[in-house]
Amino acid sequence: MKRHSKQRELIMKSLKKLDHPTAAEIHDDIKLEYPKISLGTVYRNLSELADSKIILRLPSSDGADRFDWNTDEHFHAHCTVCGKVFDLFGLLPREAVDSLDKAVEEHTGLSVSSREISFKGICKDCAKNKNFQ
Amino acid sequence: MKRHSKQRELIMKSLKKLDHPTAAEIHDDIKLEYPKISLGTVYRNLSELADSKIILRLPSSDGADRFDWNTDEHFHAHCTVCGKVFDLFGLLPREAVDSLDKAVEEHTGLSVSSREISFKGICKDCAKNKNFQ
DNA sequence: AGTGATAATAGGAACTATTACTATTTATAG
DNA sequence: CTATAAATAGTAATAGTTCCTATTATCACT
Repeated sequence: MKRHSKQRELIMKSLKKLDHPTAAEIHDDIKLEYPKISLGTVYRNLSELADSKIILRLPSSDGADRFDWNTDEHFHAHCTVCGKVFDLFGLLPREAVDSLDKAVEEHTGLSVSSREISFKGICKDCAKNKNFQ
Repeated sequence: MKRHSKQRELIMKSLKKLDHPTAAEIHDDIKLEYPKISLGTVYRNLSELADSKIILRLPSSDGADRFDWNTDEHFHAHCTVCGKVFDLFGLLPREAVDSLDKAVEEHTGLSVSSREISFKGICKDCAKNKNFQ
């Protein structure tokens, strides 16, 4: 990531527009105005941006990973039916997270570099539309 | 899961023996004494057992999912280098988890059915052996 | 502006974890 | 013992992601 590229610029723009999109969703969106962008380019840029902590990767156990342009400390809730992601700011104060990290390091000897704190359930819309079972 | 099977019995035995194994690790282990077991059978049984809450699925963002025979409420720390999983009992008391769920439901309208609270870092052994970078 | 070094891309092949399919085997109720 | 249908083995198929390579684009230095 030493050089600028039109593609990376479009990826950042799309990421901010789309609300926790997947790589494929970003790719589809960009193709509308720049049809020759490659899916591999989207994946590579998202991974590099996440590695550089410029964006956040939201790992998903079932479907595809999603991405978040907002790197302020916050957690997420995932709808298991439609995949939508909800932001949770200020749920766990910073001091609480720090003390959890410390407890983990004492119990396991593992030096914590990141946490994965997310909630799963069925969102209001999916519950209303009975999009499940 | 209405009928007993030799294969499911071996899967449970291997799961308890192996310390948070993946489906492939269980398959490899069982093949030693029962070579004709199919990997599909291992996956199907693990999924059914997890759906029935008899065992726990530990989703992994990078590699393969791991499984835990102990369904008591506890969280996990994952070494990002070797994949080893450490148990964390009593880190977050039940009441804390319940109140987090409640806060999430109030903020998002999503009805929480499960949480994913795990920590990532480099374990003592990998740090010592410099198995990284 | 021109040029050389090399970073980044497009497009497709390859890979990994997992699920689906189907003919065969096996468990178990009666 | 036998009929029914659950479970399996083996393989094909799928989804998400990474890898590979020839080509294109960026940018530091003229």
